[in-house]
Amino acid sequence: MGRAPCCEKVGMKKGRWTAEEDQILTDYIQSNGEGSWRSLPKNAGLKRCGKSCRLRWINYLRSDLKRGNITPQEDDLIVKLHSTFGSRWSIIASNLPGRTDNEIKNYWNSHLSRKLHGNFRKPTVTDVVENAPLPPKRKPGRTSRSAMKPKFIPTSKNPKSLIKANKNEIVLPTTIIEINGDKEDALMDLSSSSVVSGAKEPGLGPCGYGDDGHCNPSINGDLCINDDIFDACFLLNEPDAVHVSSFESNNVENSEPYGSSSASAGHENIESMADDFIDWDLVWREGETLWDEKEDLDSVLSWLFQGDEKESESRQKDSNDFGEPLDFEQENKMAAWLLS
DNA sequence: AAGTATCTCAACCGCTGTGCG
DNA sequence: TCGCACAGCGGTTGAGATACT
Repeated sequence: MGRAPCCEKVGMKKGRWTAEEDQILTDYIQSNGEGSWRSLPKNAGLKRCGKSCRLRWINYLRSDLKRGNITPQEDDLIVKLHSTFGSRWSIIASNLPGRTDNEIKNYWNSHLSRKLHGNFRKPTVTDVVENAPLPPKRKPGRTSRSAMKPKFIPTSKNPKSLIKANKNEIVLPTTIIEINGDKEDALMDLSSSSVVSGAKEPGLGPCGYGDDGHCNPSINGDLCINDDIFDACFLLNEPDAVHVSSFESNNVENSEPYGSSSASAGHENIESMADDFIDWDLVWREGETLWDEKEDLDSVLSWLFQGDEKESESRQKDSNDFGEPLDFEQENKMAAWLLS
């Protein structure tokens, strides 16, 4: 039996929305709130699919939307974000207040992609991206962070064995990446970064699993790596330089990368991993209450693009798991490496 | 002025993960 | 454990607007 359509197609209106329909939808949502999109058209008296109502509201009718042209600052930010996150329009949009993913996607397709393909521009990160092997494409569908509440986590003894996570626990698998064969530098660069480790909260940052399978920074110095930053690693023009050593920190040399179908002792080439496709959204699992996606992403962005001096100062006082001061010169090198 | 090409962007489509019975 | 409904995502379409010949 095939799946039922999202709404009854017969009798449903399609195409442009009229001002009257907009008013009906706006009035209904202001009275009843968002949600229950499937039943909304019937309750509101609209001959529209629930999906269509949702899209119309989110992309056009919401009061917090910013109208007008994309500013040069926004333009610049979109380019930078796209170079890091690719076509993850919802992530990009979340950092442009008042802009929707659809709007940004359209803007990119109609303005920026063409602009960046012209002959007059300076080389950008996009050049690097285009010359590099394609990163594994994000699978379509609903995979937003907020929707990806952690449900199960691997145990330390067996990563394939899953136990249920508590709501307020930080749950991060461990991945080590090796850059140009220099694991130590890579670890230092990445683990010292709040971008990668999300070290704004106690318990985040260089970490490992305790016997209970939960993140425990005291166990070892391995790092937690943001999947999006890892995605960015795929965008390098020297993909062979990046290797994944391990998923499970307790047995670095002999365990296999998370999501890889083939067991691999030691290093796994990034390109073969791309063939297997690893959904890094799933690799990155966060606790519900301690982790603030927006806040963390803001941290990522300030670090990558603006250089948040205040945060940098506060982190200057930080130290790694071994009590050594963090090396921010190397962190800056990492930023330059990602953006160059 | 008319015909054609190109561009823009609102809306649609198909797919997938989550939640729940 | 399974199957369904729902929500949300990225990709694509196509009507209307604008530019060009």
